[in-house]
Amino acid sequence: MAIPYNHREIEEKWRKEWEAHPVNIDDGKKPKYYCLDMFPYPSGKGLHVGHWRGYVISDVWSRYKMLNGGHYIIHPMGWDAFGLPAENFAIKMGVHPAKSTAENIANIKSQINQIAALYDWDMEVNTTDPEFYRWTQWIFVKMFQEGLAYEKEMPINWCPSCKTGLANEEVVNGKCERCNSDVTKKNLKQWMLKITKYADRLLADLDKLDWPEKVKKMQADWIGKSYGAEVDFPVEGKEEKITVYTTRPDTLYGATFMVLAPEHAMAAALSVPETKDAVERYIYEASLKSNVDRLQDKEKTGVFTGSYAINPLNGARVPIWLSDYVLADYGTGAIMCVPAHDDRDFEFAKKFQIPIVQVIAKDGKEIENMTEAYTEASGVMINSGEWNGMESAVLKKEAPVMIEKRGLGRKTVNYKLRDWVFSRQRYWGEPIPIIHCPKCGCVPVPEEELPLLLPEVESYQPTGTGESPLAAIEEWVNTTCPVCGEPARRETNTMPQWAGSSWYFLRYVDNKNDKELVSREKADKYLPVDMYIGGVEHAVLHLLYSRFYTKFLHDIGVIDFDEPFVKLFNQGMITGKNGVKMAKSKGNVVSPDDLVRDYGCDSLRIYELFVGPPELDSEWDDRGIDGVYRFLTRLWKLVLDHKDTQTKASKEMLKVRNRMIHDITQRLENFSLNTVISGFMEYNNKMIEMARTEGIDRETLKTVVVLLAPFAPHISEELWRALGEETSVFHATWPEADKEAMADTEKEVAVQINGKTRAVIRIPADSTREEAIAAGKEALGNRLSGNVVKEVYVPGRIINIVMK
RNA sequence: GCAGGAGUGGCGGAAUGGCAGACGCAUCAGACUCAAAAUCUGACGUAGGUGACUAUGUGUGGGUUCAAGUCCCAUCUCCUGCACCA
Repeated sequence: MAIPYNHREIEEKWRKEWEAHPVNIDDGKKPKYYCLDMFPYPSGKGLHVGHWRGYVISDVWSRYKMLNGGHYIIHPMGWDAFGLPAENFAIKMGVHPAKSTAENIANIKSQINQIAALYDWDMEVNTTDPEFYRWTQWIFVKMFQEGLAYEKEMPINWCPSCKTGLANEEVVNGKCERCNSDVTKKNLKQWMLKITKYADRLLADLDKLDWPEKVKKMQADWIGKSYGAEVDFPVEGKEEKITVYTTRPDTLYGATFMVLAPEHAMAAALSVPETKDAVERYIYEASLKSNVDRLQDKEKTGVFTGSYAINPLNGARVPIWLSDYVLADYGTGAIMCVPAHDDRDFEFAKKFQIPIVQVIAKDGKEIENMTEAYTEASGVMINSGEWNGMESAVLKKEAPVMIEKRGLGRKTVNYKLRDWVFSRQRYWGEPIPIIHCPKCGCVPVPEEELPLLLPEVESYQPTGTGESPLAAIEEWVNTTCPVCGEPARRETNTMPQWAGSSWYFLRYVDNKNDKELVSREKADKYLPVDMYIGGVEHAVLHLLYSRFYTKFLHDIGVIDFDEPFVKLFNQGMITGKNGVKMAKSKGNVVSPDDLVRDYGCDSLRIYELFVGPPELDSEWDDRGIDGVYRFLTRLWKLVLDHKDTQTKASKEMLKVRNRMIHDITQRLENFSLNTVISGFMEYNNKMIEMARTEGIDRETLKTVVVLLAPFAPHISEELWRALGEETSVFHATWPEADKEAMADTEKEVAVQINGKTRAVIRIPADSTREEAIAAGKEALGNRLSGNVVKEVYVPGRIINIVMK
């Protein structure tokens, strides 16, 4: 009788052994494989079972790559430690964020170590470490020098609760991504990053990424490329022209009015004495509205300016209106309105009784009593002068060129992507390394003076005025200009949390380099990331920013690749009962600590995968872990009871062994990790059954132990040694399935009449169609009455006799 | 509104167009035990039958096919993303 499975003892034993003799070693000859987790924010709350799942998935994949292919695995971990929670904690408790962050890191690190992943802590990085953010600042300086970082005063998204400006990507449905407060607009002088310069490459290069289609599509939609034309409309009685952007230049003849955003530079100037008050009031009221108000307005509002523009194509006089359904920062902030062929224009025209002119025939004719806009670009042009009779779909493409030729406008491409608002009016972030000199303008802090350290402050409280708490430290703010030496002032805003996470993955492989961000030699050897694993919530934030940073660093020669993450996997969330997100406030947080103590790390690792498909959300239910524990116990007993067996593998056993190799490997390659586990259970049951009847051989036992090693490293290592091996199971080679040994000599075939199974027979695997059908008919016996219309034989699976 | 994904036992979930419900949880019965736990064996969609079995069954309604959870059309529900981008 074998000794019982004592998970605590063996897990502790092997953990010590692996620490003393690491199994993942770079000998300079092995191929590298870089498997990365999205690094965590070191929150005070610690890890729950949902965090675990992502880390287990990446570790299983890493260990699999180590065994299958003999890779040296780069599997680092670090801390995304700037950000609001630590700062808010500082405000409340008066503890410096660096201190609380350090404590949280220590705590989470010990929790992460319970996973027994391959993390190489020598590579650890921390975004708040001056030796790290020195390079975050260095990248900013380079961007400034390349003209990609610029200062601009404009109305930006402002979170009144966080008291800071936000990037577009951080505003979700008009609310702050972090605290869910309604976002307002505030006019502020901001540092901006010209991510739009990369819009085209960010879009086009999505094609070369092995990423979930969903994420690629989200990024493509976010970049939002559209093709169209700008058309210049002269304004009656004025010198200036108003330029509109349209994707439907084919409908130019149908433009019966024009609408400008209330923030348009010419908006106020277009009023006439009779409309002056109303126009000014509308502009003022629009400025007070939050994004949410704007989005929630069900009915369109607007005001007529009193001025008219001239349709450059047909000379028609079109009234100019102001309305907040036109966005100031997309296109030109002004649109031509074709109510017959655009839903929004139609609604507006109906409300304000503006004429509607149809220019595309629907089903060959003009619509009487139009009740909704006809928005398809298909049909023949009507009421369109020289364009009459053309196909609108064709004209849509040709019109921009025609307009450009006639000097009325130009062909253009537009993007929804906006430049990245990069200033934050908060304390706990990287200081932006810029000095404002009255004479020389904006001057970057010289490279040799980086890092520009974040100074101590007395109050972390955000000021709410649009300045960060740093502005209050006179002795820090006042400095001298590095160019002319005259008195100058430091930039007091800090960077957003995304700054460090946009490039941290490069630093891991050379984290102690004090000369460069990363040496070219190490970058060439270890980068880019082969597999990136994390939640889908960063689809357009972190993942877009990282691609932008990588392309920039590529362009200035730091690295020679321009996409950071070759392959991406998004794991689903683990939720509490009924799909409710795990949160302290909901009281449904499941901590891994107790489960590890009671069932062991190996059991929890396996159960994390067994709860459901890794890419989908799964509800956590503690009870299921018993099944996993039983499985490991049964396997434990099987191996130890037969470790000294002299049995030779039967043909049947060879079949089982090779099929197990094949199934487990294939499911693993498909990332179907939940069915890998059910596969292990299935084969385990089969092996136990066979061990009882005919005995089991050592080679089969060794095979299952190697296959299980990436999932349950401790028990696998223990059983591996029990089977007489001297070196670690992680130095073994992943077995390969022998296709011939897998083959059946006999097949079980269902015999059906009209698609309903009436018998099951066993026939030789090499039976011909005729032999099989004959055997099937025999099995059916006297059920087989009536006219046989058709006989279907699917080799090795089905015989179907169709009768009338 | 637009786009994408999903709907299968009491539950989590399996099924290259080929015997639906693998694997696990829970439940029930049996063995072992003085007893319980653990372990082992078995049953476990629904309806009917003592029974081998029969019928029925993958959100709903149609269709294609010898054969549909899987493909096509329509429809309902839920989830995710985007949302006045002209």
